[in-house]
Parts: sequence; structure tokens; C-alpha cells
Amino acid sequence: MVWLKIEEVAKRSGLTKRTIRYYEELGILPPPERSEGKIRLYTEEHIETLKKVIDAKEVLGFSLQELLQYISFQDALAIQRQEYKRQYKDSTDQAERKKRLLEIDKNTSDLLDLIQQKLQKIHEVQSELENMQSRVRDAISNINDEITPKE
Amino acid sequence: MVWLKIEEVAKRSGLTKRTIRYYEELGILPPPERSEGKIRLYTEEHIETLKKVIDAKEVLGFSLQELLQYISFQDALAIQRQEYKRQYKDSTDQAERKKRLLEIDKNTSDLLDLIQQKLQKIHEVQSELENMQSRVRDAISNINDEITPKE
DNA sequence: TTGCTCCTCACGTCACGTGAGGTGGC
DNA sequence: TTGCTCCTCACGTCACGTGAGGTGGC
Repeated sequence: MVWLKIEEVAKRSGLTKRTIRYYEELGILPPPERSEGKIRLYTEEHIETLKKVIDAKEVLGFSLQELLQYISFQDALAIQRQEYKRQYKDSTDQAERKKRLLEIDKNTSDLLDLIQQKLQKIHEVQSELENMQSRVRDAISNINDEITPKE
Repeated sequence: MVWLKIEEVAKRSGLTKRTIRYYEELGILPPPERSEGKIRLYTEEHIETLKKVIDAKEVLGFSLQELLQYISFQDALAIQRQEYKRQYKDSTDQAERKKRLLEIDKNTSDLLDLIQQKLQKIHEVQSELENMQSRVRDAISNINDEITPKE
């Protein structure tokens, strides 16, 4: 097992050491192992988790409290899949399972809608900036023509 | 001139009254007129400004200090365009003007790059969620098949 | 007058930033 | 030993939220 110290995790995640400890305190990042000297020892999995957390925060604009929800929802899905494998095909369990899957499906749809809205807004800002840019570039080439006229 | 009170501005912008006053305090929103009773009186232009500010903040992830920069940069562009109209075509002025336009062009390109990166990240999260969704839906239809098997 | 929104402090909160002061491994 | 990173408080800051307490127009 390859252990990573917090400095390395900070570099590879782009977060500060303080932020990484803070996420642990809030329960967003699972507590890592500790060495004899009480130094935090992380694994590659911690890095993966952090990257997903960062994306969810930046992309979806989640607060840290919402992130906790989001993570427990992802965990719920993983647990469902684990359970599925060892579950006897009892129809009562199946009905319960279906209910939970439908909930997960609902949550996922909501998130995808949210992302759609985000994408639309971003494209609006993008168009506006592109218009601005082409106007600026027109103005620049006008000046160039005046300084060194064509013909 | 149609005057809007802060409640109306809050509703139409989606911000809280406190936030609107705070943006004024920081210089992000121009101070509105005041009635005799010292009540803030806004115009449609204030609404437009706020909407752009919100987009820039959400989409580009700007801090309020960065927003101040962004706004002064937009203003700089507007001033350039005003000046252009009444400017005699003195080549010294033109050189200066070109320099400023090139700066604006640079800033705009940087912003567009930033937006590109944002879009990429969002699409990654979107794909992941879509994969998750289709797996969940497969699981649901499997259950349906087991409860009411085909044939 | 009553009820509503408006105002200005001003303290609270969230998500960290930034030292202070001390310990541990090459 | 020196220099480095690590640790835990703990106060500071940014972007507001949330009353407190008072004023103004239908």
C-alpha cells in the first residue's frame, strides 16, 4: 500500500492542507490512517474522492452540507449494488429495492436538470463574450487599416 | 422613469435585499437614487447589471473582488467605444487605443479559455451521472421483469 | 391607526486563510 | 543538530444571513 502525506494530497488535488483537514472534520473526506507520529496517511482512493468532491462543488455549486447529502447518495447507490449481489430474490425485498432505486433515479434526474440549466447559462455568457471579442477585433483591424492603409 | 423599490429588485434578480445592499456597499452595483424618505430607487438598468453580475459570479466562479475587476473591464470597453466616436484620427491616439484594445482582447480570450475548462468539467460530471442513471434504470427494469416475468 | 416595507447597525455563520507554538522523521 | 513537514488550536476574513430597533408611505 502506498501512503501519501497531506502535502502530496494537497498538490495532487489542488486544495490546501487546511481545506483537506476541514473536509475530514465535516465528514466529507473519510479519516485517513495515522502513522505512529500521528501523521495522516492517505491513499489513492482519497485523491479520487477529493476530485469528485471538487467537481461536484464547482460544477453543481453545492455547499459543503449539500455535498454531504450528495456523497451519502452516491454511497447509497454503491451499497445497493453490493446488496444486489448477495440478495435472495425475495419479492418483498425486491419491492423495497425498487423503491430505493426509483428515489436514486429521481435524484439523478434532478441533478442532470440542474446541470442543463448551468450549461445554458454558461453558453449565454460564452456567446456574449464571443460577440464582444469579435467587435474588439474588428476595431483593431480598423486601426491597422488606418495606420497602414490597404492599396 | 419607472422606479423600483428594493423588494421588487430582489424578486426579479433572485438575490436577497441584504445582498443587493452589500453589492452597493462594495461598489459592484451603482448607488441608486433615493426618495425623500431615503428609500432606494432602482431602474431597469440596475436589474440588467445584477443579472450579469450573477452570471459572472456563478458561471465564472468569481469572487466579489474579481467581479469588481470584471466590471471595470466591461466599463473600459464601453468607454473605448464612446471615445472612438468622437476621437480625431490622430495616429498617436490610435496607437494608444490599439494597445488598450489588445489588452481587452487578451482578457476576453482568457475568460473564454476559463469557460472552456468549466464546460469540459461539467460535461464530465454529466456523463458520469448519465452512466449512473442508465445503470439504475437497468436495475429497475430487471426487478420489473422478475416481478412480472416476460413470457 | 394598523400593517407593510424601508432603513441602518451589528452580531452570527460558512468555508476556509493564516499564523502561533510545538512535535517528529531524514 | 538543522531544516523540513507535520500537528492542533484559534483568531481573521469573505459573503452574506438574520434579527434589533426605528422610520415612512398607502
